[in-house]
Amino acid sequence: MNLQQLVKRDCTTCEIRHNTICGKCDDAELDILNSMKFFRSYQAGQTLVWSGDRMDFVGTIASGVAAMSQTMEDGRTQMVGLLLLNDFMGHPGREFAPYDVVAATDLVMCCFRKKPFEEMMDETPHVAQRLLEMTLNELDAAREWMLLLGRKTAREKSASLIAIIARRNGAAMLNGADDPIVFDLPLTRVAMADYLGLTLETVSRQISKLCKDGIISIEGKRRVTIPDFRRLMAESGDDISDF
Amino acid sequence: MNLQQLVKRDCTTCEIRHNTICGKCDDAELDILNSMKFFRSYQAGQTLVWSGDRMDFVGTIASGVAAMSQTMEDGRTQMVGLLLLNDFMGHPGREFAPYDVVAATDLVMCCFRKKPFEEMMDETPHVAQRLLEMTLNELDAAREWMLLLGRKTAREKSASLIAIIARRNGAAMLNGADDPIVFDLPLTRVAMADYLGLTLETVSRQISKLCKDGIISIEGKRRVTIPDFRRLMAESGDDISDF
DNA sequence: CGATCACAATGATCAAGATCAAGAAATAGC
DNA sequence: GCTATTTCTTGATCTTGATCATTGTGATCG
Repeated sequence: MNLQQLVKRDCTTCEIRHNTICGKCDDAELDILNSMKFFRSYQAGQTLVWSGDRMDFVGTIASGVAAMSQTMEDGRTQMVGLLLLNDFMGHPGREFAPYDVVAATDLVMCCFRKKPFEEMMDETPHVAQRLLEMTLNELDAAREWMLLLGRKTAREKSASLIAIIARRNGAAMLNGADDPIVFDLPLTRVAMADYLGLTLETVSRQISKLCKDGIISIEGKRRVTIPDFRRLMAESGDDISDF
Repeated sequence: MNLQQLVKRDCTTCEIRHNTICGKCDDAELDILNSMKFFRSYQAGQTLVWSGDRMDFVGTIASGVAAMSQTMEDGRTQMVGLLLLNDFMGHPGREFAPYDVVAATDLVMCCFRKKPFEEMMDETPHVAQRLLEMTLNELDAAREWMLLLGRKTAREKSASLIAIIARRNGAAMLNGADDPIVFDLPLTRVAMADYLGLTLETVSRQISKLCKDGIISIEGKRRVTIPDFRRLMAESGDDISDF
Protein backbone atom coordinates (compact mmCIF):
# COMPACT_ATOMS: atom_id res chain seq x y z
CA MET A 1 0.00 0.00 0.00
CA ASN A 2 1.62 3.25 -1.05
CA LEU A 3 1.15 6.76 0.20
CA GLN A 4 -0.77 7.91 -2.83
CA GLN A 5 -3.45 5.32 -2.29
CA LEU A 6 -3.78 6.34 1.31
CA VAL A 7 -3.99 10.04 0.71
CA LYS A 8 -6.81 9.53 -1.70
CA ARG A 9 -8.66 7.20 0.59
CA ASP A 10 -12.10 8.29 1.64
CA CYS A 11 -13.58 7.31 5.02
CA THR A 12 -16.69 5.80 3.47
CA THR A 13 -14.61 3.37 1.45
CA CYS A 14 -11.88 2.89 4.06
CA GLU A 15 -11.41 -0.85 4.35
CA ILE A 16 -9.75 -0.78 7.74
CA ARG A 17 -12.09 1.50 9.61
CA HIS A 18 -14.05 -1.25 11.35
CA ASN A 19 -11.01 -2.01 13.44
CA THR A 20 -10.25 1.60 14.25
CA ILE A 21 -11.60 4.45 16.28
CA CYS A 22 -14.20 4.95 13.53
CA GLY A 23 -15.55 1.43 13.90
CA LYS A 24 -18.95 2.34 15.30
CA CYS A 25 -19.63 5.50 13.31
CA ASP A 26 -22.67 5.89 11.09
CA ASP A 27 -22.55 7.60 7.69
CA ALA A 28 -23.22 11.08 9.03
CA GLU A 29 -20.47 10.79 11.62
CA LEU A 30 -18.14 9.41 8.99
CA ASP A 31 -18.75 12.45 6.82
CA ILE A 32 -17.64 14.73 9.62
CA LEU A 33 -14.54 12.65 10.31
CA ASN A 34 -13.79 12.52 6.60
CA SER A 35 -13.70 16.28 6.32
CA MET A 36 -11.48 16.54 9.40
CA LYS A 37 -8.91 13.87 8.63
CA PHE A 38 -5.50 14.37 7.07
CA PHE A 39 -2.60 12.01 6.43
CA ARG A 40 0.94 12.31 7.64
CA SER A 41 3.85 10.11 6.71
CA TYR A 42 7.09 9.51 8.53
CA GLN A 43 10.35 7.73 7.83
CA ALA A 44 11.69 4.93 9.97
CA GLY A 45 13.51 6.41 12.94
CA GLN A 46 11.66 9.72 12.85
CA THR A 47 10.14 10.97 16.09
CA LEU A 48 6.42 11.71 15.81
CA VAL A 49 6.02 13.06 19.32
CA TRP A 50 8.44 14.13 22.03
CA SER A 51 7.58 13.41 25.63
CA GLY A 52 6.38 16.61 27.26
CA ASP A 53 5.38 18.23 23.97
CA ARG A 54 1.99 19.75 23.49
CA MET A 55 -0.04 17.22 21.49
CA ASP A 56 -1.88 18.92 18.67
CA PHE A 57 -3.14 15.84 16.90
CA VAL A 58 -4.38 12.32 17.44
CA GLY A 59 -4.60 9.57 14.86
CA THR A 60 -4.67 6.02 13.59
CA ILE A 61 -1.80 4.00 12.16
CA ALA A 62 -2.69 3.51 8.49
CA SER A 63 0.50 1.60 7.72
CA GLY A 64 3.78 0.83 9.45
CA VAL A 65 4.73 0.53 13.10
CA ALA A 66 5.44 3.07 15.83
CA ALA A 67 6.83 2.62 19.34
CA MET A 68 6.00 4.61 22.47
CA SER A 69 8.89 4.75 24.93
CA GLN A 70 9.83 6.13 28.27
CA THR A 71 13.40 7.11 29.12
CA MET A 72 15.03 7.54 32.52
CA GLU A 73 17.45 10.35 33.27
CA ASP A 74 20.47 8.10 32.81
CA GLY A 75 19.24 6.87 29.46
CA ARG A 76 17.64 3.54 30.33
CA THR A 77 14.71 3.09 27.95
CA GLN A 78 11.57 1.00 28.14
CA MET A 79 9.09 0.67 25.33
CA VAL A 80 5.57 1.03 26.76
CA GLY A 81 3.42 0.85 23.67
CA LEU A 82 3.70 -0.74 20.26
CA LEU A 83 1.36 0.82 17.71
CA LEU A 84 0.47 -1.43 14.80
CA LEU A 85 -2.02 -1.14 11.95
CA ASN A 86 -5.30 0.45 13.08
CA ASP A 87 -4.04 1.37 16.54
CA PHE A 88 -4.98 4.78 17.86
CA MET A 89 -2.43 7.26 19.15
CA GLY A 90 -3.25 10.07 21.53
CA HIS A 91 -5.09 10.83 24.75
CA PRO A 92 -8.06 13.08 24.17
CA GLY A 93 -8.27 15.33 27.20
CA ARG A 94 -4.56 15.32 27.91
CA GLU A 95 -2.59 18.35 26.89
CA PHE A 96 0.99 17.07 26.91
CA ALA A 97 2.40 13.87 25.51
CA PRO A 98 3.60 11.57 28.28
CA TYR A 99 5.95 9.51 26.07
CA ASP A 100 8.14 9.68 23.02
CA VAL A 101 6.63 8.12 19.92
CA VAL A 102 9.06 6.99 17.23
CA ALA A 103 8.43 5.42 13.83
CA ALA A 104 9.91 1.91 13.88
CA THR A 105 9.30 1.55 10.15
CA ASP A 106 8.14 3.97 7.48
CA LEU A 107 4.73 5.04 8.64
CA VAL A 108 1.50 6.66 7.53
CA MET A 109 -0.98 8.05 10.02
CA CYS A 110 -4.57 9.13 9.53
CA CYS A 111 -4.74 12.19 11.79
CA PHE A 112 -7.24 14.55 13.34
CA ARG A 113 -6.41 17.85 14.94
CA LYS A 114 -6.89 17.32 18.64
CA LYS A 115 -9.27 20.16 19.49
CA PRO A 116 -11.88 19.45 16.80
CA PHE A 117 -11.61 15.75 17.52
CA GLU A 118 -12.34 16.30 21.20
CA GLU A 119 -15.32 18.47 20.36
CA MET A 120 -16.70 15.87 18.00
CA MET A 121 -16.17 13.23 20.71
CA ASP A 122 -18.44 15.13 23.07
CA GLU A 123 -21.19 15.13 20.47
CA THR A 124 -20.91 11.68 18.95
CA PRO A 125 -21.05 8.99 21.62
CA HIS A 126 -20.02 6.36 19.07
CA VAL A 127 -16.50 7.71 18.89
CA ALA A 128 -16.21 7.97 22.66
CA GLN A 129 -17.61 4.46 23.11
CA ARG A 130 -15.19 3.02 20.62
CA LEU A 131 -12.27 4.85 22.22
CA LEU A 132 -13.23 3.41 25.61
CA GLU A 133 -13.34 -0.09 24.11
CA MET A 134 -9.94 0.38 22.50
CA THR A 135 -8.44 1.86 25.66
CA LEU A 136 -9.68 -1.07 27.74
CA ASN A 137 -8.09 -3.43 25.21
CA GLU A 138 -4.85 -1.50 25.42
CA LEU A 139 -4.96 -1.76 29.19
CA ASP A 140 -5.34 -5.52 28.95
CA ALA A 141 -2.40 -5.64 26.57
CA ALA A 142 -0.34 -3.52 28.96
CA ARG A 143 -1.10 -5.99 31.75
CA GLU A 144 -0.02 -8.97 29.67
CA TRP A 145 3.12 -7.02 28.98
CA MET A 146 3.65 -6.44 32.72
CA LEU A 147 3.55 -10.19 33.32
CA LEU A 148 6.12 -10.60 30.58
CA LEU A 149 8.42 -7.92 32.00
CA GLY A 150 8.11 -9.01 35.61
CA ARG A 151 8.11 -12.77 35.46
CA LYS A 152 9.17 -14.28 32.15
CA THR A 153 12.65 -15.55 31.30
CA ALA A 154 14.62 -14.03 28.43
CA ARG A 155 13.69 -16.99 26.21
CA GLU A 156 9.99 -16.72 27.06
CA LYS A 157 10.09 -12.98 26.48
CA SER A 158 11.68 -13.37 23.07
CA ALA A 159 9.25 -16.10 22.01
CA SER A 160 6.32 -14.03 23.29
CA LEU A 161 7.25 -10.98 21.25
CA ILE A 162 7.60 -12.99 18.06
CA ALA A 163 4.22 -14.60 18.76
CA ILE A 164 2.58 -11.24 19.46
CA ILE A 165 3.80 -9.75 16.20
CA ALA A 166 2.88 -12.86 14.24
CA ARG A 167 -0.62 -12.81 15.68
CA ARG A 168 -1.24 -9.14 15.01
CA ASN A 169 0.04 -9.70 11.48
CA GLY A 170 -3.51 -10.68 10.56
CA ALA A 171 -2.73 -11.68 7.00
CA ALA A 172 -0.32 -14.33 8.15
CA MET A 173 -3.08 -16.07 10.06
CA LEU A 174 -5.38 -16.43 7.09
CA ASN A 175 -3.72 -19.62 5.99
CA GLY A 176 -4.48 -22.89 7.69
CA ALA A 177 -3.51 -23.28 11.32
CA ASP A 178 -0.81 -25.79 10.44
CA ASP A 179 0.87 -23.83 7.66
CA PRO A 180 4.09 -22.05 8.50
CA ILE A 181 3.73 -18.35 9.24
CA VAL A 182 6.12 -15.99 7.47
CA PHE A 183 6.56 -12.28 8.13
CA ASP A 184 9.08 -9.49 8.58
CA LEU A 185 10.01 -8.31 12.05
CA PRO A 186 9.22 -4.60 12.12
CA LEU A 187 11.67 -4.00 14.97
CA THR A 188 15.46 -3.90 15.29
CA ARG A 189 17.15 -5.94 18.03
CA VAL A 190 17.51 -2.75 20.05
CA ALA A 191 13.78 -2.03 19.76
CA MET A 192 12.98 -5.63 20.67
CA ALA A 193 15.24 -5.32 23.72
CA ASP A 194 13.46 -2.10 24.70
CA TYR A 195 10.14 -3.89 24.39
CA LEU A 196 11.28 -6.85 26.47
CA GLY A 197 13.32 -5.14 29.19
CA LEU A 198 16.49 -6.93 28.05
CA THR A 199 19.75 -5.98 26.34
CA LEU A 200 20.11 -6.36 22.62
CA GLU A 201 22.80 -9.02 23.16
CA THR A 202 20.44 -11.18 25.17
CA VAL A 203 17.69 -10.84 22.57
CA SER A 204 20.11 -11.79 19.83
CA ARG A 205 21.29 -14.86 21.75
CA GLN A 206 17.76 -16.00 22.52
CA ILE A 207 16.69 -15.64 18.91
CA SER A 208 19.73 -17.63 17.82
CA LYS A 209 18.78 -20.36 20.29
CA LEU A 210 15.17 -20.44 19.14
CA CYS A 211 16.52 -20.92 15.62
CA LYS A 212 18.85 -23.73 16.68
CA ASP A 213 15.95 -25.41 18.46
CA GLY A 214 13.85 -25.21 15.30
CA ILE A 215 11.13 -23.06 16.88
CA ILE A 216 11.67 -20.36 14.27
CA SER A 217 13.96 -19.76 11.35
CA ILE A 218 15.35 -16.49 10.07
CA GLU A 219 16.39 -15.32 6.63
CA GLY A 220 18.55 -12.23 6.62
CA LYS A 221 17.89 -10.26 9.77
CA ARG A 222 14.22 -9.63 9.65
CA ARG A 223 12.30 -12.33 7.81
CA VAL A 224 10.94 -14.90 10.25
CA THR A 225 9.31 -18.26 9.57
CA ILE A 226 7.33 -20.04 12.26
CA PRO A 227 6.88 -23.67 11.21
CA ASP A 228 4.57 -24.53 14.12
CA PHE A 229 2.87 -21.74 15.99
CA ARG A 230 1.92 -24.03 18.86
CA ARG A 231 5.55 -24.82 19.59
CA LEU A 232 6.33 -21.12 19.66
CA MET A 233 3.43 -20.53 22.05
CA ALA A 234 4.72 -23.30 24.30
CA GLU A 235 8.05 -21.48 24.52
CA SER A 236 6.34 -18.19 25.35
CA GLY A 237 5.09 -19.40 28.72
CA ASP A 238 1.50 -18.46 27.87
CA ASP A 239 -1.40 -20.78 28.17
CA ILE A 240 -2.26 -22.24 24.76
CA SER A 241 -5.95 -21.83 25.55
CA ASP A 242 -5.48 -18.06 25.67
CA PHE A 243 -5.32 -17.67 21.92
CA MET B 1 -14.26 4.64 58.63
CA ASN B 2 -16.33 1.65 59.60
CA LEU B 3 -18.71 -0.49 57.61
CA GLN B 4 -21.83 0.93 59.23
CA GLN B 5 -20.99 4.43 58.09
CA LEU B 6 -20.42 3.21 54.60
CA VAL B 7 -23.58 1.19 54.30
CA LYS B 8 -25.65 4.15 55.32
CA ARG B 9 -23.87 6.50 52.99
CA ASP B 10 -25.97 8.14 50.36
CA CYS B 11 -24.53 9.11 46.97
CA THR B 12 -25.61 12.74 47.32
CA THR B 13 -23.61 13.11 50.50
CA CYS B 14 -20.77 10.80 49.48
CA GLU B 15 -17.59 12.70 50.20
CA ILE B 16 -15.36 10.67 47.91
CA ARG B 17 -17.46 10.62 44.79
CA HIS B 18 -15.64 13.43 43.00
CA ASN B 19 -12.66 11.17 42.64
CA THR B 20 -14.65 8.16 41.50
CA ILE B 21 -16.61 6.97 38.52
CA CYS B 22 -19.45 9.22 39.73
CA GLY B 23 -17.33 12.35 39.58
CA LYS B 24 -19.12 14.06 36.70
CA CYS B 25 -22.68 13.03 37.51
CA ASP B 26 -25.45 15.56 38.07
CA ASP B 27 -28.13 15.13 40.74
CA ALA B 28 -30.52 13.19 38.53
CA GLU B 29 -27.82 10.73 37.50
CA LEU B 30 -26.73 10.40 41.08
CA ASP B 31 -30.25 9.42 42.09
CA ILE B 32 -30.22 6.58 39.62
CA LEU B 33 -26.82 5.39 40.77
CA ASN B 34 -27.92 5.70 44.37
CA SER B 35 -30.82 3.35 43.87
CA MET B 36 -28.60 0.86 42.06
CA LYS B 37 -25.63 0.76 44.38
CA PHE B 38 -24.96 -1.80 47.10
CA PHE B 39 -22.01 -2.38 49.41
CA ARG B 40 -19.94 -5.51 49.78
CA SER B 41 -17.22 -6.11 52.31
CA TYR B 42 -14.37 -8.58 52.22
CA GLN B 43 -11.68 -9.76 54.59
CA ALA B 44 -7.98 -9.49 53.87
CA GLY B 45 -6.94 -12.42 51.72
CA GLN B 46 -10.39 -13.06 50.30
CA THR B 47 -10.71 -13.39 46.54
CA LEU B 48 -13.26 -10.99 45.04
CA VAL B 49 -12.98 -12.28 41.51
CA TRP B 50 -11.42 -15.34 39.92
CA SER B 51 -9.78 -15.02 36.54
CA GLY B 52 -12.11 -16.45 33.91
CA ASP B 53 -15.23 -16.01 36.04
CA ARG B 54 -18.27 -14.29 34.70
CA MET B 55 -18.25 -10.76 36.14
CA ASP B 56 -21.65 -9.84 37.46
CA PHE B 57 -20.71 -6.58 39.14
CA VAL B 58 -18.44 -3.58 38.88
CA GLY B 59 -17.58 -1.15 41.64
CA THR B 60 -15.47 1.36 43.48
CA ILE B 61 -13.10 0.77 46.39
CA ALA B 62 -14.74 2.53 49.35
CA SER B 63 -12.04 1.49 51.80
CA GLY B 64 -9.08 -0.87 51.84
CA VAL B 65 -6.82 -2.18 49.09
CA ALA B 66 -7.23 -4.89 46.45
CA ALA B 67 -4.70 -6.41 44.06
CA MET B 68 -5.29 -7.68 40.54
CA SER B 69 -2.92 -10.47 39.58
CA GLN B 70 -2.06 -12.76 36.74
CA THR B 71 -0.64 -16.23 37.29
CA MET B 72 1.29 -18.46 34.89
CA GLU B 73 0.70 -22.19 34.66
CA ASP B 74 3.72 -22.96 36.81
CA GLY B 75 2.61 -20.56 39.51
CA ARG B 76 4.68 -17.47 38.78
CA THR B 77 2.56 -14.47 39.73
CA GLN B 78 2.64 -10.84 38.68
CA MET B 79 0.44 -8.16 40.16
CA VAL B 80 -0.97 -6.06 37.32
CA GLY B 81 -3.25 -3.66 39.18
CA LEU B 82 -3.34 -2.15 42.63
CA LEU B 83 -6.77 -0.82 43.55
CA LEU B 84 -6.76 1.89 46.21
CA LEU B 85 -9.45 4.19 47.59
CA ASN B 86 -11.82 5.43 44.85
CA ASP B 87 -10.41 3.15 42.16
CA PHE B 88 -12.89 1.47 39.89
CA MET B 89 -12.94 -2.28 39.30
CA GLY B 90 -14.45 -3.92 36.25
CA HIS B 91 -14.58 -3.69 32.48
CA PRO B 92 -18.00 -2.72 31.23
CA GLY B 93 -18.52 -4.62 28.01
CA ARG B 94 -16.36 -7.56 28.97
CA GLU B 95 -18.09 -10.72 30.06
CA PHE B 96 -15.32 -12.61 31.84
CA ALA B 97 -12.79 -11.39 34.35
CA PRO B 98 -9.28 -11.44 32.92
CA TYR B 99 -7.49 -11.46 36.29
CA ASP B 100 -7.81 -12.57 39.88
CA VAL B 101 -8.70 -9.80 42.29
CA VAL B 102 -7.77 -10.36 45.93
CA ALA B 103 -8.35 -8.18 48.99
CA ALA B 104 -4.94 -7.11 50.31
CA THR B 105 -6.57 -5.62 53.41
CA ASP B 106 -10.10 -5.68 54.75
CA LEU B 107 -12.12 -4.05 52.06
CA VAL B 108 -15.45 -2.37 51.31
CA MET B 109 -16.68 -1.90 47.78
CA CYS B 110 -19.51 0.22 46.44
CA CYS B 111 -20.94 -2.02 43.75
CA PHE B 112 -23.31 -1.93 40.81
CA ARG B 113 -24.69 -4.95 39.05
CA LYS B 114 -22.95 -5.05 35.71
CA LYS B 115 -25.93 -5.21 33.34
CA PRO B 116 -27.85 -2.23 34.75
CA PHE B 117 -24.61 -0.29 35.02
CA GLU B 118 -23.83 -0.88 31.35
CA GLU B 119 -27.32 0.22 30.37
CA MET B 120 -27.03 3.37 32.41
CA MET B 121 -23.63 4.02 30.81
CA ASP B 122 -25.21 4.06 27.35
CA GLU B 123 -27.69 6.69 28.48
CA THR B 124 -25.58 8.95 30.66
CA PRO B 125 -22.49 10.13 28.84
CA HIS B 126 -21.08 11.56 32.07
CA VAL B 127 -20.41 8.10 33.45
CA ALA B 128 -18.86 6.91 30.21
CA GLN B 129 -16.72 10.05 29.96
CA ARG B 130 -15.49 9.65 33.48
CA LEU B 131 -14.72 5.98 32.92
CA LEU B 132 -12.68 6.88 29.86
CA GLU B 133 -10.74 9.45 31.88
CA MET B 134 -10.06 6.95 34.63
CA THR B 135 -9.09 4.22 32.17
CA LEU B 136 -6.61 6.54 30.44
CA ASN B 137 -5.11 7.34 33.84
CA GLU B 138 -4.86 3.65 34.62
CA LEU B 139 -3.12 3.09 31.32
CA ASP B 140 -0.57 5.78 32.18
CA ALA B 141 -0.01 4.14 35.56
CA ALA B 142 0.43 0.76 33.86
CA ARG B 143 3.09 2.27 31.61
CA GLU B 144 5.01 3.76 34.53
CA TRP B 145 4.82 0.31 36.06
CA MET B 146 6.22 -1.23 32.88
CA LEU B 147 9.26 1.05 33.10
CA LEU B 148 9.71 -0.06 36.69
CA LEU B 149 9.44 -3.76 35.83
CA GLY B 150 11.63 -3.62 32.76
CA ARG B 151 14.42 -1.26 33.70
CA LYS B 152 14.67 -0.41 37.38
CA THR B 153 17.01 -2.07 39.88
CA ALA B 154 15.66 -3.88 42.92
CA ARG B 155 16.45 -0.87 45.10
CA GLU B 156 14.77 1.57 42.73
CA LYS B 157 11.75 -0.71 42.49
CA SER B 158 11.39 -0.93 46.24
CA ALA B 159 11.78 2.82 46.72
CA SER B 160 9.30 3.46 43.92
CA LEU B 161 6.60 1.31 45.46
CA ILE B 162 6.93 2.99 48.83
CA ALA B 163 6.75 6.38 47.13
CA ILE B 164 3.69 5.38 45.10
CA ILE B 165 1.79 4.23 48.16
CA ALA B 166 2.83 7.29 50.17
CA ARG B 167 1.65 9.56 47.39
CA ARG B 168 -1.72 7.90 46.95
CA ASN B 169 -2.15 8.03 50.70
CA GLY B 170 -3.58 11.52 50.24
CA ALA B 171 -3.95 12.30 53.92
CA ALA B 172 -0.25 11.88 54.48
CA MET B 173 0.51 14.61 51.99
CA LEU B 174 -1.63 17.24 53.69
CA ASN B 175 1.16 18.21 56.05
CA GLY B 176 3.96 20.46 54.89
CA ALA B 177 6.27 19.17 52.20
CA ASP B 178 9.15 18.91 54.65
CA ASP B 179 7.32 17.04 57.40
CA PRO B 180 7.93 13.33 57.67
CA ILE B 181 5.27 11.14 56.06
CA VAL B 182 3.93 8.26 58.15
CA PHE B 183 1.65 5.48 56.97
CA ASP B 184 0.99 1.74 57.06
CA LEU B 185 2.04 -0.45 54.16
CA PRO B 186 -1.12 -2.17 52.96
CA LEU B 187 0.89 -5.01 51.40
CA THR B 188 2.85 -7.98 52.70
CA ARG B 189 6.39 -8.57 51.44
CA VAL B 190 5.02 -11.26 49.13
CA ALA B 191 2.49 -8.84 47.66
CA MET B 192 5.19 -6.20 47.26
CA ALA B 193 7.37 -8.75 45.48
CA ASP B 194 4.46 -9.61 43.17
CA TYR B 195 4.02 -5.94 42.42
CA LEU B 196 7.71 -5.40 41.69
CA GLY B 197 8.60 -8.57 39.80
CA LEU B 198 11.06 -9.60 42.54
CA THR B 199 11.25 -12.28 45.22
CA LEU B 200 10.16 -11.53 48.75
CA GLU B 201 13.74 -12.00 49.97
CA THR B 202 15.03 -9.32 47.64
CA VAL B 203 12.28 -6.91 48.70
CA SER B 204 13.07 -7.57 52.34
CA ARG B 205 16.77 -6.95 51.79
CA GLN B 206 16.19 -3.74 49.86
CA ILE B 207 13.85 -2.40 52.52
CA SER B 208 16.42 -3.21 55.18
CA LYS B 209 19.06 -1.35 53.20
CA LEU B 210 16.80 1.68 52.69
CA CYS B 211 16.34 1.71 56.47
CA LYS B 212 20.09 1.48 57.13
CA ASP B 213 20.66 4.33 54.69
CA GLY B 214 18.10 6.46 56.52
CA ILE B 215 15.80 6.83 53.51
CA ILE B 216 12.90 5.31 55.45
CA SER B 217 12.36 3.85 58.88
CA ILE B 218 10.03 1.05 59.91
CA GLU B 219 8.21 0.32 63.15
CA GLY B 220 6.95 -3.21 63.47
CA LYS B 221 6.42 -4.68 60.03
CA ARG B 222 4.10 -2.28 58.37
CA ARG B 223 4.42 1.28 59.72
CA VAL B 224 6.71 3.34 57.53
CA THR B 225 8.14 6.80 58.15
CA ILE B 226 9.64 8.81 55.32
CA PRO B 227 11.70 11.63 56.83
CA ASP B 228 12.46 13.27 53.47
CA PHE B 229 10.29 12.42 50.51
CA ARG B 230 12.78 13.94 48.07
CA ARG B 231 15.49 11.54 49.14
CA LEU B 232 13.11 8.63 48.61
CA MET B 233 12.23 9.94 45.15
CA ALA B 234 15.93 10.21 44.31
CA GLU B 235 16.29 6.51 45.15
CA SER B 236 13.32 5.58 42.99
CA GLY B 237 15.04 6.56 39.76
CA ASP B 238 12.17 8.87 38.79
CA ASP B 239 12.62 12.44 37.78
CA ILE B 240 11.83 14.72 40.72
CA SER B 241 10.02 17.07 38.37
CA ASP B 242 7.47 14.36 37.64
CA PHE B 243 5.64 14.80 40.89
C1' DC C 1 1.34 -16.59 79.63
C1' DG C 2 3.43 -19.59 76.68
C1' DA C 3 2.62 -22.32 72.26
C1' DT C 4 1.71 -21.89 67.59
C1' DC C 5 1.61 -19.88 63.19
C1' DA C 6 2.16 -16.48 59.75
C1' DC C 7 5.30 -13.25 58.18
C1' DA C 8 9.90 -11.22 57.84
C1' DA C 9 15.06 -10.88 57.98
C1' DT C 10 19.42 -12.65 56.93
C1' DG C 11 23.12 -15.72 55.26
C1' DA C 12 25.35 -18.79 51.63
C1' DT C 13 25.39 -20.14 47.13
C1' DC C 14 24.02 -20.19 42.28
C1' DA C 15 22.63 -18.78 37.69
C1' DA C 16 20.45 -15.71 34.38
C1' DG C 17 21.25 -11.95 32.13
C1' DA C 18 24.32 -7.63 31.87
C1' DT C 19 28.52 -5.79 30.44
C1' DC C 20 32.61 -5.41 27.77
C1' DA C 21 34.82 -6.61 23.54
C1' DA C 22 35.59 -8.28 18.95
C1' DG C 23 33.98 -9.62 14.52
C1' DA C 24 30.52 -10.72 10.89
C1' DA C 25 26.64 -9.74 8.05
C1' DA C 26 23.47 -6.86 5.88
C1' DT C 27 22.13 -2.45 4.04
C1' DA C 28 22.83 2.09 2.14
C1' DG C 29 25.52 5.32 -0.34
C1' DC C 30 28.39 6.54 -3.95
C1' DG D 1 29.83 -3.16 -7.49
C1' DC D 2 32.52 -1.63 -3.76
C1' DT D 3 32.96 0.98 0.50
C1' DA D 4 31.14 2.66 4.66
C1' DT D 5 28.07 2.28 8.16
C1' DT D 6 24.65 0.35 10.65
C1' DT D 7 22.96 -3.71 12.68
C1' DC D 8 23.65 -8.16 14.47
C1' DT D 9 26.16 -12.21 16.45
C1' DT D 10 29.14 -14.44 19.48
C1' DG D 11 32.49 -14.95 23.26
C1' DA D 12 34.48 -14.00 28.08
C1' DT D 13 33.59 -12.27 32.36
C1' DC D 14 31.03 -10.05 36.01
C1' DT D 15 26.94 -8.67 38.80
C1' DT D 16 22.43 -8.68 40.38
C1' DG D 17 18.91 -10.88 42.06
C1' DA D 18 17.11 -15.87 42.63
C1' DT D 19 17.20 -19.87 45.32
C1' DC D 20 17.74 -22.59 49.33
C1' DA D 21 18.12 -22.68 54.27
C1' DT D 22 17.82 -20.90 58.84
C1' DT D 23 16.63 -17.86 62.34
C1' DG D 24 13.93 -14.09 64.17
C1' DT D 25 9.63 -11.47 65.33
C1' DG D 26 4.95 -10.48 66.18
C1' DA D 27 0.52 -11.67 66.37
C1' DT D 28 -3.32 -14.91 67.86
C1' DC D 29 -5.52 -18.13 70.73
C1' DG D 30 -6.27 -21.47 74.00
